[in-house]
Amino acid sequence: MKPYVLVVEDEEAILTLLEYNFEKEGYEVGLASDGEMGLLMAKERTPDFIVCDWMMPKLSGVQLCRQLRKHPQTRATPIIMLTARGEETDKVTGLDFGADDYIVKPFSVPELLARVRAIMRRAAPSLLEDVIRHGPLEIDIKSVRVRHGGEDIHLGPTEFRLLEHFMRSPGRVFSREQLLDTVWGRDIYVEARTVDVHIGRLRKALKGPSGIDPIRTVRSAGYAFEPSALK
Amino acid sequence: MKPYVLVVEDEEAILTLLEYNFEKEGYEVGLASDGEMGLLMAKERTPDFIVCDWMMPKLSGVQLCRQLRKHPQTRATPIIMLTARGEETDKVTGLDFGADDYIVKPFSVPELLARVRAIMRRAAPSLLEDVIRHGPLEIDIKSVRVRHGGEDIHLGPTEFRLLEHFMRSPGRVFSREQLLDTVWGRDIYVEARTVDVHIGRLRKALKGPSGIDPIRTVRSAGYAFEPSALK
DNA sequence: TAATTCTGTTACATAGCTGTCACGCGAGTG
DNA sequence: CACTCGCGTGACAGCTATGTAACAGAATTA
Repeated sequence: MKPYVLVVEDEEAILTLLEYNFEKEGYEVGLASDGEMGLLMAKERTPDFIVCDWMMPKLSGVQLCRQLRKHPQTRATPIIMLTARGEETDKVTGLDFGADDYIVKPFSVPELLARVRAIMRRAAPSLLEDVIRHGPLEIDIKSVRVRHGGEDIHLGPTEFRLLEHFMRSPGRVFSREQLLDTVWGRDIYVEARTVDVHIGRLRKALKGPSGIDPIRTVRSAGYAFEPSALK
Repeated sequence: MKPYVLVVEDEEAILTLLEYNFEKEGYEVGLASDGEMGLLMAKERTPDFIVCDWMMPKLSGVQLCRQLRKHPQTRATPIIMLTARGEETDKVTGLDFGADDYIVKPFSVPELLARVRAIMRRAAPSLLEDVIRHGPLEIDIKSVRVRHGGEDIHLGPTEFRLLEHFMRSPGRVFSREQLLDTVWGRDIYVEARTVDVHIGRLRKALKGPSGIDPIRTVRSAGYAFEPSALK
């Protein structure tokens, strides 16, 4: 799963800037243009990280922080506050309203990214990982490798992406159409049954070392990855 | 059953955008390109939710709202209105024509989805749940699985949908015809007694681990799911 | 360019589901 | 108590969805 960062900011220019840069860094980005919206979105889907402006309409950064800290879901979510120069009161610099860090506008994007990474590393190191593991099965996205125990498993590109997608959402059932959309691409047209063939190939490759099949067929619905089958 | 959302909008680009995103979120989507068609489709199959444009040919958003509110079937259906910037008159912002919320174009898709979910949670919370539980019995929609205690119960597709439908409305009695409509589908024609057979199969599957039968037969009326029988 | 690997399709065999029916039973009814 | 009607169930024939092997191109790699 990509880390999900929520940006709450009323200046559209900054919103766009941050959206672009975070996406480029591999984050999934949610945007909110005021504090109220930000709170709603944060409750909706708990972000791994929040960047929010100090002064905002409807609900200020401080108020937003307070609200977020009230809810158990978002109590521990890291927050970086953006403040304009001159707003650096003791309140801000002391971070005594619940934020984890602050940065003064205008800020340099690399600096912001660096701070985000620093805090993320502390708060949720697993999200920065390129390796997903379920039991003895592990897939390394960056170096394009799959292993079972110590043994390397060779997969074709498509099977690799398929497995990656499954391992990111263990247990969940995906229809052939969904798999085609996400693994093959939205505008590729291939026969739905082709998915079956690749599932078969993936199974065969995984069965080699483990002897076990972690992929569950759900008749008339699709396929799912079952980590429990691996143990 | 997936929630059914009806999108009424004359701009094709937005229609496509929303269709894609709602489907990805697991909604079933109906599309209408003008108000008249929207009204027709809403009467045809009552949506769980309506997103409609403010300015549309034939029947504007407001008129559509009014019409929908006249019919008992759609009186309570939540509606979100899409408006262009600058159209935010008091009428819109006050929502005094029967809509539940509005959002200004151009809007962010996650924001729209967040609002939809927020309203759905209020109006039909059970439709958003992925996991429904009654006592030791638990059905997971996204993972397509049923468990009793920790034990997996295998069901065929039809029995699964049947159980899902029952568990969403515990205690309520459904006639065979109602079950055929919702579980099998409107335009499928099957013998009514077929329902009995599937009820039987479902019972058999559930009885395996629990030894108990949560389905109550209501003579000459239909069947109902009784959570109390499980404890 | 040749060799190798990977992909998408198709065809075919099957396992798993479905919808019906028929038969028998038990609950209301008169 | 006999009768009728509705329901539970086992059997089954017909389908449908899935697993797989085979194959011809396409894409990569050497």
